[in-house]
Amino acid sequence: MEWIKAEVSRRLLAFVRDHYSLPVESIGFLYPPTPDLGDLAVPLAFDLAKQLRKAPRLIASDLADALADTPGLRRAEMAGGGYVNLFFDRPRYTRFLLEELQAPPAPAVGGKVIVEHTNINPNKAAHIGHLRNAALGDTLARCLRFLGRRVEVQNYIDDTGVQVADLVIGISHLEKLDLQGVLRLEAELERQGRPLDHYCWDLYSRVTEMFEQAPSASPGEKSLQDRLRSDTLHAMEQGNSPLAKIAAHLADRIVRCHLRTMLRIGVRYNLLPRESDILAHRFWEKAFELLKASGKVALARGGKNAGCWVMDLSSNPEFASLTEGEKVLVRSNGTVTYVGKDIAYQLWKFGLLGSDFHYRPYFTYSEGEVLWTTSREGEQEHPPFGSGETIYNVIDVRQSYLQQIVMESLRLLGHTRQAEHSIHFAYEMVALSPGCAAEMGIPVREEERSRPFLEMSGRKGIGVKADDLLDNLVRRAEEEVASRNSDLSSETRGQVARAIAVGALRYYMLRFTRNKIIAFDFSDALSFDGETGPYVQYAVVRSSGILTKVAASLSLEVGDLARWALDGDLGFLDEDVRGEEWELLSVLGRHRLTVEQAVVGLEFSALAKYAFILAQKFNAFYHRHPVLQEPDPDRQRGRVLLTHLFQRRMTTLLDLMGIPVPPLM
RNA sequence: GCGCCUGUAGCUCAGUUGGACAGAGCAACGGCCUUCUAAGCCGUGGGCCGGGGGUUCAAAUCCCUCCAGGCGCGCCA
Repeated sequence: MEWIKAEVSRRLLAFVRDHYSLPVESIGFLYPPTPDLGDLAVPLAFDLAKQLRKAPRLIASDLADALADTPGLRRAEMAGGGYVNLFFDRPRYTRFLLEELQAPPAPAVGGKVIVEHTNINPNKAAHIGHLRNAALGDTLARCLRFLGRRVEVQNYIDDTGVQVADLVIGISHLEKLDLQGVLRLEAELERQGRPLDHYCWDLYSRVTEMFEQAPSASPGEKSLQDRLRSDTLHAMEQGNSPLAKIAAHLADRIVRCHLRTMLRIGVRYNLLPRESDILAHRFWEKAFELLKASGKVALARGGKNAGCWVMDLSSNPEFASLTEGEKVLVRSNGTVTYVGKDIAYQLWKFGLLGSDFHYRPYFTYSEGEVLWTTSREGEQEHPPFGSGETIYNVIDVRQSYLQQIVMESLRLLGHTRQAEHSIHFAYEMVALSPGCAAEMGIPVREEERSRPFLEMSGRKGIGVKADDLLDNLVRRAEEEVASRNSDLSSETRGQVARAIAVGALRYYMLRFTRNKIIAFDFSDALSFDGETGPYVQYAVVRSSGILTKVAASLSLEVGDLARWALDGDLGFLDEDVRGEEWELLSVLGRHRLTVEQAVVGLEFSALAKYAFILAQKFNAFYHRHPVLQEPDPDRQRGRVLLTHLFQRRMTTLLDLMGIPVPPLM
């Protein structure tokens, strides 16, 4: 459809220039409310009317005349208050769709794009909030690749932070285990079939409880929480201490749990940068030198932040709410803040730090693809990591402020281009609906009852674990599959059920616009009807079914059907002004534009919506226009072509969202 | 206090750079399985688009203001 737009734009721009001598830069298009009004509309006459002091209808009429005999158009006409409605040359358009589909993918162009997502603290199981993050980040990465970009996906592992320390406190103080004890615990959990990260989910919340119940410290004394934490963090810094070994071991095991969970929904990464290696490679010290040299970071002599190294942000009114317009990067006790480390990491991602990690292979995916992680030392051959041209940080909206500070620091260092190519992909959190909280037996305080949602809390163990939701989905899907296909092997049934579960989950995570809080609800998330992943999957499965049967009846391979179908005369498409066949074709043409707009706006709900509308159009076609029974050979070939186009396009589209297409449903 | 986000049908949500009569799903009600898979399709009902001003030929969309709710603004991460 893009080529038709380009041709129409060219003609209209030339006409406006020659006849009205008005400066118009580009032509806007929109879709008519109903297909019988046309396939595309131009509201240009409304814009010109004011300047020309002429009725929009008269202008639109002239514009329509100027479009006579445009290649790709059957006709153009004035309509409504002054629209120019365009009607496509349908056979030509359809053949073009097929060419577009068969074109080989263009080789990757441009600099590397880094997408950072998931970033779960390795101290507990992933929950549904993490699933939203991963689903968005993974979809972004897939779309960027589709659009011909080179993409590197990073999942940052904070293996030395407070959260891991708290877990270690649970192991050492509540469970009173040493490393040997941890290994025995793992063996026992393994025997019970209980994942380690699920166990840690509970233990972590017990630690929080212990801190809360500890008698409050007397003035001038550290609380139990502060004392245990600082002791543990200190011990973790000494790489050889028993607690450090426990921390490193648990973080590693839990990361592997997260990888497995994410693999269940088809999410993969290229690199796991680890905080411990950022420390080991002294990234912060290097970033600190750069920041000090810029003159924008200095030691605060007085005021509230006396004794801290602070970044001066007072020149930018965006940061007016910061105390004294400055942000602490190094505390008075010499330790680095979270933002400080983030700045160093962001500099590395752009290749601006002048330093790199060492790397080692961490995990091998089923097709032999290797997931790497950073390491302290080693000279192993590895792919180049970092040095991205554009960086997407997929982090929920609550971190917007800190992300702004990170980007501002790039600007202060003079890296204006990089600051502009640092993109915070912000999205709203996943919370629990009151009903969901009640179902899970989570105590809801009186003042929270009237709220539309309840925030999750990893610290308190309040939330729905990703694996549990997936298990639920698979179980439900299996029941549905079994009730429809009684003769399936349990292996096939499981395979189909897993595909449906992933489809339902990923669609659910994408269907809301990103700045909408998802108030998670089991009955919504477990639904397979209406606007859901399985609805869309079902449409593709049906289309594949038709193609298989047609191919069999013709003794052809499915792959040869398109060529066979092209021998037909597609003229019948022009006969009816509207109809399910043409509506489907019309929507199919919006595929690429939809992906592009989704990426530009970081709004993947538009992709989900598009897939749903496309599936609706196919279902309407399916019910009204039989393919196998169609007696007219041209129409039959046309419908086969249509079915083929839908099947291929939708499979690609679903893949962009990480939604698999099961062989049957 | 300052900043950001949200408010559209009973519920959950869409709504293109302002454009043609405000849409979808769920729920409710009524139909459709000797016809390529009924996880589907067709139909019915249901809305001062939070309130009020303004800009415009045209406002759910842009501006101002008010109301309601949420989230940020640490020497936490």
